[in-house]
Amino acid sequence: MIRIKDIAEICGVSTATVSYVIHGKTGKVSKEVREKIEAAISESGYISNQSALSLVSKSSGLIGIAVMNHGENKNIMADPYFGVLFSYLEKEFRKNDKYILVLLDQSVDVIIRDARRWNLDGLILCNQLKNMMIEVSSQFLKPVVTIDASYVYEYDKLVQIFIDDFNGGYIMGQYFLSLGHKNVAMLDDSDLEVNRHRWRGFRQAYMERGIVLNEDCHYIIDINKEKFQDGLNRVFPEIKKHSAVFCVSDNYALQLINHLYQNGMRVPDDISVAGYDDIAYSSYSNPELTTIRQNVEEKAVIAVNSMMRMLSGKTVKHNVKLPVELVVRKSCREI
Amino acid sequence: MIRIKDIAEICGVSTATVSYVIHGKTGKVSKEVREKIEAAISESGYISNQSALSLVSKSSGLIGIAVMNHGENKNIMADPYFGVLFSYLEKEFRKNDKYILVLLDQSVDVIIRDARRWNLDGLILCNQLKNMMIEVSSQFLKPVVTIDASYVYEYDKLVQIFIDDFNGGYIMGQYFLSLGHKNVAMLDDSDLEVNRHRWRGFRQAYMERGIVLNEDCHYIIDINKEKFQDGLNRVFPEIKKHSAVFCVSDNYALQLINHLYQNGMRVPDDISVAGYDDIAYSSYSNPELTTIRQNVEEKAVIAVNSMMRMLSGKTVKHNVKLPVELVVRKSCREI
DNA sequence: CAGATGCAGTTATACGCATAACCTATTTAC
DNA sequence: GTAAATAGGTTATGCGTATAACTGCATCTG
Repeated sequence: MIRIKDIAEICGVSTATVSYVIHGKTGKVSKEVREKIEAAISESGYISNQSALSLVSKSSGLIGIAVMNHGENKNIMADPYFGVLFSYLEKEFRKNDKYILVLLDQSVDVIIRDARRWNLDGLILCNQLKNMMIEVSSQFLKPVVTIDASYVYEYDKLVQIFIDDFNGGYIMGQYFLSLGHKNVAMLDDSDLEVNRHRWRGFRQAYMERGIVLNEDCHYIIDINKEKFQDGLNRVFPEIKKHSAVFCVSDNYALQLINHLYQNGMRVPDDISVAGYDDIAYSSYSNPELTTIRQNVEEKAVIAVNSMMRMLSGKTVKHNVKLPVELVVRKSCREI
Repeated sequence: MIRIKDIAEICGVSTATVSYVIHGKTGKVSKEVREKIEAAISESGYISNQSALSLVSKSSGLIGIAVMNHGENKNIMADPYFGVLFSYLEKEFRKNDKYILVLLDQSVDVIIRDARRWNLDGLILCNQLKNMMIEVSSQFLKPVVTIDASYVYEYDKLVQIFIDDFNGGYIMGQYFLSLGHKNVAMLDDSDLEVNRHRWRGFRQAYMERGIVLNEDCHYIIDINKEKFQDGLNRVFPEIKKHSAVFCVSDNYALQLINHLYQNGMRVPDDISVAGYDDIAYSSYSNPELTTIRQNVEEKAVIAVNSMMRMLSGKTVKHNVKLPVELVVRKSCREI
């Protein structure tokens, strides 16, 4: 390991001078000395020790990304959405010279402990419930960005980024209506707020046409209590009676389609199915899946920029709602 | 932030005494003082500062996980395999009190710089080419574990974990033969060594039955040079002439199936297709995909254990070949 | 020409922690 | 009864870095 001290010795100056050069403190170092030091730095391949830097500067350069798993039997990281989100976050943070510390499926206490231990500069919360979000941000006291949460909670170091889920549900409802579907259902899972918005938007579209969708056609499989497949078996006899089913994720839509095929029903011939997320696979599933698309890269860019602005004390927009888009493919038909 | 100094003041002892208690140095502290300090620690929620610890102990507690993207147009993290691998690695490392630093798609130079900067204790290399593996381990000089690489390269701080890809190809070949397929093809992508093994094993199975598969039926889409979809369009007129196609990943198999459907061919009625990986989606795709399964959790457990053994100076097995299993579903038929 | 200012550095200190070296009082060994 | 060992601490030092405070000298100001 090469230290500032080594560079200083090579150049015959003090360590302070080297440090000033590294941090571009102008007016402290003469041109000749500066150039000599710069040459020594690049020649030796010196790179600063982040631990020392972090000790002295009170900033670790590390951002924690906490992802919560809801439901024991589900590994959320198997969902391509998170892998893609991760990769964009890493890419954008790297541009800002920040690194990512991964915190998967941990309690508030553990997240806070890890945050202190590593002196995290900020925290990104994905897929967290409302109370976790509030507890974490009120204990952490540094910038927090939540992704896919849209709770009413105002805090100056909190940015909530979410997609327009109400509208996602709403345009899917309108699309179903445009195909003539009146007897529709929604397949939902846990009680995440984002899911509720999709359901409300979906219902709203029908409401505007004078059709009231009550909770009878809102099938909820609580994946905290049962495996998705078991839940699907349970609700299947009822859900298959509808002419179109809006699923809260592509993943569930694809599983539902498979289940329908196994029971001799065809999609979209016998029943129409739509998803939500537009994961890569949906564009080449059979049938190709009609779904709601969001721009994951944009989401990550905004998350990172919001974080960086908060870190440098700038003002931020505390609630960012991102647009959503209907992607019509082949899993729904007109009746 | 609570420091050792604070605990020391609360208990009226020196910081050294507190440090000894924390590290369980027996025989240095009396029972009463120890208990007093332990109480103060748990009551105050003290947690050690990792930067300071890392400075003084020369061990950061951080393991780098580097994943390489091959092919500009492909985001490898969209493959559920990596998300799942990540989650298991994080889980196992956490048991050993190690944390993960994510390094996506970086060059050898950047990986080495980051490794020095963060004083990484070890490095996990996923999806890396042979020269990267060699360069990184020869420059890093600390423990390295490669996943999915099986190159002949001996180094005492290198563990290579890979699945028995030759056998994976071989049992798929035997399965195709058992269904009566003689006119078969393999759909492959880049020139990763793991893929070559699959092809060799596949060919070997046919060889043993006196059938020589030459490179004509080995379709390679070099995703470093073209998009997969473009490549698929290019090879499609030829590949569809075979009665069964073995694809190097589930992802490609599913895309091929979609392409076949779009061209009016049915799977497995008109052509049989098999994949490799057994990603979650393959169990509910239409048709459900016949594939080769590997145990990702086992792989992660072995990777982490190997790393931990190397870190504590114990001996390790430098090459670990994991078994592979044929999963018969519905995308292949007898002819 | 005295004092102020600017330049180009150095010295000293602090960040939080681990640990070697040291100290003192008591116990043990023979 | 004296030397040696042990128990139970404390003090001092260093890890790599940033930066405030200082120093010595040259130049400018009026």
